[in-house]
Amino acid sequence: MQDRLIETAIDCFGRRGFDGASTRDIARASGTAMSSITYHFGGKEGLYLACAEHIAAKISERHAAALELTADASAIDRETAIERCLAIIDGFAQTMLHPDSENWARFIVREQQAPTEAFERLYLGAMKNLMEGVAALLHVVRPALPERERRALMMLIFGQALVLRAGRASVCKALGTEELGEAEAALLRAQIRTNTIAILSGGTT
Amino acid sequence: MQDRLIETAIDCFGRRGFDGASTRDIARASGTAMSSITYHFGGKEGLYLACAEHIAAKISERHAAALELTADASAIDRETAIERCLAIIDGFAQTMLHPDSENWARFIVREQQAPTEAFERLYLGAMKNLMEGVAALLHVVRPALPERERRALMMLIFGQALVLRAGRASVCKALGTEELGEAEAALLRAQIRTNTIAILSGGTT
DNA sequence: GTCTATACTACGATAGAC
DNA sequence: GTCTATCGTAGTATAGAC
Repeated sequence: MQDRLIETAIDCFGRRGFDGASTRDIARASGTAMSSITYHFGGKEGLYLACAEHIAAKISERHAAALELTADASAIDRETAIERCLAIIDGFAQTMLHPDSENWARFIVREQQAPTEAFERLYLGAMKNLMEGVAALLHVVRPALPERERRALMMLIFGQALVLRAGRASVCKALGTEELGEAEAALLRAQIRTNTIAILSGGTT
Repeated sequence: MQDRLIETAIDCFGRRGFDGASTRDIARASGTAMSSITYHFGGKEGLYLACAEHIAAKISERHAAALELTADASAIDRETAIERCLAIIDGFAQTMLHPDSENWARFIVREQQAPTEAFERLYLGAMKNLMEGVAALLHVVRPALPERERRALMMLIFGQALVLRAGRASVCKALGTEELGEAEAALLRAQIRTNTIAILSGGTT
């Protein structure tokens, strides 16, 4: 029942936010009583944190393959490093485009707006490793760029994929579509790849 | 008192979201009675929509100069069009970085996650003109690129600036800082400019 | 136009039966 | 481990005084 509650809660919290979602709704949708939440998680906040950890685990799982691409960064050449960066960014973009990711992606975007303890768990459990891995890859791609500039560069590249979720409504307006389907997804992913190549292939200095 | 309520409400809604903010709090912080909200706006939702329109007006004002840059797009050369795009993106990035923009930026990001009537008003009142203007500029920069690809390209460029607000917590983690101060802002804006030049200077075909 | 008082609903937490 | 019942609090809305 704990798992069932967490699954339902991620959906509710993702849709309506922490305050918008009610424990009664979550319990009802899970087919149990509200007091189960108190019993299993100690309360609404405990359930929320459990959701954050569950999401972190899911992301880690999904990005396990990507994470392997960041191993031995110092032992590969520039071409390979660029190719791996492109693969990781594309994976991230796919996640941002995937309907299944909608609820927990919204969960994370909300947390970024007003970080709580939950963000810390998301960061440590899922994001930190990936970000540090990409930073190491970029060190190979742009060895002469100062560390801070390189990290800024990294976040801006991620921003291209993030906008697909965080700015979804605007992206749809721009493309003149109601939602991002297969065709739009392919187009956006290809464009991200093109842009990222342009950004990374630039100054080798 | 209407203005006072709207100012306070934008702050509250930005911080805690629609459900998280309470009309009692908003009224108290505005130094008036809760029933004033009903009187002036018909209820919580009416106040929320009034906030959206107020924000749209503020943005329009702030981006008025940028909008002028998009005029006569068909009559300028490629170099000029690129320069204007860079100026507009930089202005947008500054907005995303500016502390004053924090609350209404959060307001908008929230709306994008789960668009309501308020997003429609924000889009029509503030975003549409700017986006269409930039699209026209990009038509000069990349005349051979298909329309849909060009619009995708535009949103991805905006994504670089959006991440500064929507992914703020992660950007801070990546840069190893608690908040984005003057130094970080300058660094990020410069990097966005560099990246955008790389993206736009690419295929002239 | 603004405030007070109040009605009604829904929330989260908790105690106790099973 | 799960449910029912209930408490106190806080939410929006509304009627009516000033």
